[in-house]
Amino acid sequence: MAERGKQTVRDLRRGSRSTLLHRLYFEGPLSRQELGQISGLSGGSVSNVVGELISDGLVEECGSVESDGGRPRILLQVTPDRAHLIGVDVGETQVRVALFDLALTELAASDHPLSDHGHDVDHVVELMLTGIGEVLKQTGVQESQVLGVGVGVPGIVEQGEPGQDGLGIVVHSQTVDWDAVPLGRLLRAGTDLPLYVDNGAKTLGQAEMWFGAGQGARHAVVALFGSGVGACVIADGARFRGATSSAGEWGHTKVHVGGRLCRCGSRGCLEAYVGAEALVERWGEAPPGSSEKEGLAALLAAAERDEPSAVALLAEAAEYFGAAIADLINLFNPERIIIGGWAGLLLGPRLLPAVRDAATSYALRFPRAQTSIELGRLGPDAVTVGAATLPLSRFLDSGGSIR
Amino acid sequence: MAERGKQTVRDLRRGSRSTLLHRLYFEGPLSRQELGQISGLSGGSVSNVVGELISDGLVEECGSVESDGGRPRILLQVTPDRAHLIGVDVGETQVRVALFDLALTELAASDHPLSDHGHDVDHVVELMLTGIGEVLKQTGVQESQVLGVGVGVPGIVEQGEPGQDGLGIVVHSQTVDWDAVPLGRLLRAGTDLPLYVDNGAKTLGQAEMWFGAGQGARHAVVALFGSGVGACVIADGARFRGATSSAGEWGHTKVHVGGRLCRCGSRGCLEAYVGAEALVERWGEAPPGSSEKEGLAALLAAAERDEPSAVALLAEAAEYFGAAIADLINLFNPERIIIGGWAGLLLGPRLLPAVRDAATSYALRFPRAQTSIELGRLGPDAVTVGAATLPLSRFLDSGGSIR
DNA sequence: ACACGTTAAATCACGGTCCGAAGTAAGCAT
DNA sequence: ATGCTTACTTCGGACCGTGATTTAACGTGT
Repeated sequence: MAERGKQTVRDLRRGSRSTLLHRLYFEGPLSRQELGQISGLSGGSVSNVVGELISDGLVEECGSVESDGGRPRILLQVTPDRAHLIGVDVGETQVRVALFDLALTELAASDHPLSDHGHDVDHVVELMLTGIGEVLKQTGVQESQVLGVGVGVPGIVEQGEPGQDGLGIVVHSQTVDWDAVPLGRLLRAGTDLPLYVDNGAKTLGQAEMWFGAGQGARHAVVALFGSGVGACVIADGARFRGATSSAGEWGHTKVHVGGRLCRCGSRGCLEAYVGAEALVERWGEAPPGSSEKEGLAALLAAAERDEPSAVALLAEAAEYFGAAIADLINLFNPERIIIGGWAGLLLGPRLLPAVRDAATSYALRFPRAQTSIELGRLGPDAVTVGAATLPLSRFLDSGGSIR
Repeated sequence: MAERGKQTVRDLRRGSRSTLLHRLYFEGPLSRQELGQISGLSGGSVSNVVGELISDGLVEECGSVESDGGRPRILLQVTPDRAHLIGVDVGETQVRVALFDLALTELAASDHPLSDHGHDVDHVVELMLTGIGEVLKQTGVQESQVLGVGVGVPGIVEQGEPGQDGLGIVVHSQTVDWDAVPLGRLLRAGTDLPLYVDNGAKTLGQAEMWFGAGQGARHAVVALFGSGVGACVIADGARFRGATSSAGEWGHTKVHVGGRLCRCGSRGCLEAYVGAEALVERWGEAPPGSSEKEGLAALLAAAERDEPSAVALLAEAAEYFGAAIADLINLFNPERIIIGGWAGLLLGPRLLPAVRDAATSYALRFPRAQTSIELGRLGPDAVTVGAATLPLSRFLDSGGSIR
């Protein structure tokens, strides 16, 4: 029942441009020759399309590779500074805005710390807008040269109707107390740039897929383990969104019906067993006044010193985490599971073997055998990169349309 | 990163044929006019493509609708007897083979009971092949008029490499003790018909989506509640398969880490709390020697008589079932959850309100609000129809290629 | 220096697609 | 019979990708 819409003959060209752009972007400089091989397009079409891309300024020649007795191949690449991207990370403690070129090299950034419980919506929006202004000013990039602004926020993002320029974007977040915040409308009042908003965990997952441990996988789940727990599901190379793009809310999956009380108000959520906040609280021996990160680091240190309470707590967390990962394996059948997030990267080296074992014992044999469980390779800073990935993805998919 | 492959201009035509065929198939008789409206194709193209389909015998005119003062519209439909389909259900107690026309009207069927623990592979394959022979003989349909054989089996189905005619299909099933059974190869030895194999629960889900409670939904999960528990996930109109098509194995999701022992050997699986087998066993008051269905019916009757142990057991099952459905809602964000399977249909009317309440209290507010939870409308016999749906789906997607 | 073989890229005729406008068919009303 | 309305068909035009052919840009051997 997969209904493609109407397709005219021009869509073919859009498709060809898109494939070639994708290949050039991800598989580095390539010659027209190689491009033809891997894309399946005939040499003639490659020449033709590449010519178009070059005259649009989207692709440029960059050196050549010598051959033994033939015309050398001319290498092509996506012009890095043909356009720019802005990524915004609305985190727990700060708003971070960064400007990238097409190759996702960071050209400028602007950080604005957020005071405790300072997630007043208007304030956050203001910080985002001034941040955008700052990075543009710092680099001298024109607004017209920016493909769009990608934003990673905590909570669930409702995308609204497509085609109305992001105006319908609404954010729901129980943790920072945003209830049906019309972020699209609020941002639109301050900028004309195209807007793309998604959950921060999902943008981090996207980054991990494109540039981290997920490279090459078509089906994967990025499990994000921080203060809370989330997941980003990639199915067949694209993020799995569900009906209203809130798919992948893993943290409040039940691992123990009727069990521990979670901050979401329900009982037995995964997050209540393995989230950093829950772990530090349950341990109860973190230095008073320390931050969550410091607390978790202290817990880890205690476990390394073989203090029984810490060891037991982490062992239990690994058990639950592994069991919940087994659920992901059974339900999504991915080829790879990637554990990311700051807490995941901190505890990962110690917990990974136990997590793998637990997953093996709880998951069905066959899908488990198809899945590898690995640590992420990107730190939490990658949220901005991941956010910038949203407009970039649109750019590549559309075959390189500048706005 | 959605890479479409090479596309030539002829693929456009294939696409157009496919859309028109889909529309005609699912939205009943339509005129060329309406076809143009809903498909977005121009009138000219519709005429052109329909003409082609008619001369291929795939579509036929069927009456006309009068108008007030204009040329009447000629209605079109997919020719029902242009081709045929075979569906096979390898169930717990029998092998059922049925032959359908394109409209999925059952023209003949053949049932072969399976003795207890009679899932010897060679025997089952033999029954399938003789069944196929029987329905063909009964109806006088030629092999060349059969688009393919769809088979629903218990367990996980590995599809193998595409394009090698189903030869790579391998089935893994812990319940009937099939370990890496090369079903594709075994069947291929006895027939030349194109083969399509999938898990029986998934084919039932497919049937429910096309002709049952799932009609019109693009994102749904069909939860199948029988002796065990399974699920079929539909994302954007197509079955979600995962890397090796084993996605949706919901029954062994953990609802209570370290809890009850499940027949799969692990602990705390959903199936151990709500599967019919587990329920009857835990109740312990079923008439001795009764079948699982009789036992469950007795349990239900006892609860209707307000016997405390039965009432409590069913209430607990509803709680766990609802919690597990909440997980599905959080993870897949469907617009609809459909509860099917024989046990689901039996207990559904009594349990549904409690299940809905439990799902509401365990799921996140936002995605829960987007989801309705309903009972399936198709009995377990629909497995054969669902199986026949597999070659049919291929037929429609390919734009009507007869083999 | 110069012709030759080799490989990469550009060019072009061809078959094919969809679209949109103009033309034709088939009813109803007067 | 004449006009009017609506459904369908036909046909020119703008494109597209393919695959063969031509042109460009190298090494090499003489």
